[in-house]
Amino acid sequence: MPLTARAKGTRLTGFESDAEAGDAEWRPVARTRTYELVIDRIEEQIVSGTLQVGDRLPAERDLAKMLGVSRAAVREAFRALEAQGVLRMNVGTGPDSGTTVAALPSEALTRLLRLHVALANFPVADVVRARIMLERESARHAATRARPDDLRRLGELLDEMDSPDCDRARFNDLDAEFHVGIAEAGGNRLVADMTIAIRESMRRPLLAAFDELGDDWYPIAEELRHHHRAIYQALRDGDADAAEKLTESHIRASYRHGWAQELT
Amino acid sequence: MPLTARAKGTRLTGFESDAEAGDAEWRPVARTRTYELVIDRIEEQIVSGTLQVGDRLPAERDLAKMLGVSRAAVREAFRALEAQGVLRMNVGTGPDSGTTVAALPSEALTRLLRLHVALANFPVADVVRARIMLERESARHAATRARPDDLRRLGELLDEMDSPDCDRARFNDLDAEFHVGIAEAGGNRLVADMTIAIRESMRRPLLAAFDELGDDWYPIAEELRHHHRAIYQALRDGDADAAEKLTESHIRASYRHGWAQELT
DNA sequence: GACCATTATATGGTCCGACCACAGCGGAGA
DNA sequence: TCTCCGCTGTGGTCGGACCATATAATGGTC
Repeated sequence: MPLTARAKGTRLTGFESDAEAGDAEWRPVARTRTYELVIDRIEEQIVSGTLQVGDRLPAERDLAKMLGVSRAAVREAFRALEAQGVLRMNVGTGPDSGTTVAALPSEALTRLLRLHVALANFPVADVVRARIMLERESARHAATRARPDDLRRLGELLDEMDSPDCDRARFNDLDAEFHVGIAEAGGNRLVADMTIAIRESMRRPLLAAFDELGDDWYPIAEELRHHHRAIYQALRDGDADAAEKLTESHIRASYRHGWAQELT
Repeated sequence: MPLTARAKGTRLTGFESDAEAGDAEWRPVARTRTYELVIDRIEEQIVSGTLQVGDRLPAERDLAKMLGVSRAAVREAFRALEAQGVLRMNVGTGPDSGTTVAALPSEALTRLLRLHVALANFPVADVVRARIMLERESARHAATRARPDDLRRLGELLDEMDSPDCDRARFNDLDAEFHVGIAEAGGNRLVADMTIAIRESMRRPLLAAFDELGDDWYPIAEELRHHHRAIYQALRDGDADAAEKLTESHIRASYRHGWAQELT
């Protein structure tokens, strides 16, 4: 059954509600865009289980023909779903080729969150508070659940941050990795993903703040390094309370320079 | 300056990481697609502040000509951004027409997070822990920041839950509204959005669990109602510690029936 | 001059058909 | 047997055309 969105001059309005009298909502609205119908069909297949994670969708040309729409409409639908991390698109003819249902939307989540923070839709204070909340939780669990491998990796990061040829950008990256590492060691995938997303979203603003510090940066970096060491030690000791507390004060300190006036 | 993505045979690989020896990751990856470059250009404009929320982007045809790409490439970039809630597209010639930078990203964020939670198959225990973490934070802030309007609304929800003609589905909806209301009263938009997304993602599973309870549901609902009243009172009293504590125990209780074995 | 229907214009929405680049497969040749 | 090269199928890109819509400009009518 082709996706005949409209026949010559007519339009699907999606307006069937038996509107009662009075000041009825006279907005049929919901302009139906073909590519959205395509999205609906695909989502149907996914929620019904016909399409499982990893499965291949028909080729664009085939699907277009099957649904009775143009290839462009199918492509735009794919794009929208890909942007949400639902689909993965690859060229070629191998087993990995074609368009498949994706398994890990984590990346999409971080991309989206980063963009929104960049749009300044969230006050920095809110973001910082969210970070504190997330990472306190992660630190608490990491203190009891971190495996030797996790700790070793964290230690390496700290060593690299001590290196003299670690500039601000590198420091920023390593700091992000350190915090993400703790989140992942905490063992809660969902919390870790949110942590990553938020830390990543602050990557650029944080670096900009570092750059603005000028020579004041060096003592501050030294302070942050000490914080990291203390947190690291708490994790090794399995001291959840200390890890939690140190993490909070460390994050607050990170933002004190640059956003002092915006934080309570 | 046209968006020359590639020159005859060469390819941007985005592969710069100095991979150490051993089992190095030998995947150059990151094929550069034109529409992604278009996205980059748009994001540049946004983060640099040239494009503010509500601003209009050039018309598709114009932007395509300006960037030296086809209109289809521009459209696919727009689609991806629209799917993320960054852009809004309208036809016509009025002040609202054209493609503009969207103002309300919350919806897109919750959509994506919900999808993320639904598709990623997180362990219930992880989701519950995340919920507790988020709502403790919200409850704590709501206790001190909730306005009379917020409290009144919460009270109305509780009254409706007491109504005899409040079945399980309605109860589930009202419960979700109650928790979302607290999150919004907390005043942190980002935390509230995450709370909404997670609570929404558990809507169906929770309802299914309620239905499975049979007649055991009635005493449990009574218990949950009491919890709500207690939390509500703590908020009115401005008792942050109590609100936090009660919220945690309430959420744990909600999941105890149905997922008892999966929670520690 | 005020009002209303008509036309103009600009926008996104859709479609078609073609070609390109890439990845794998298989057959032809060494 | 092994290697290489072309075939095939996939997404990626392009240009152009037309449609549907929403506002603005125009003009006619009273």
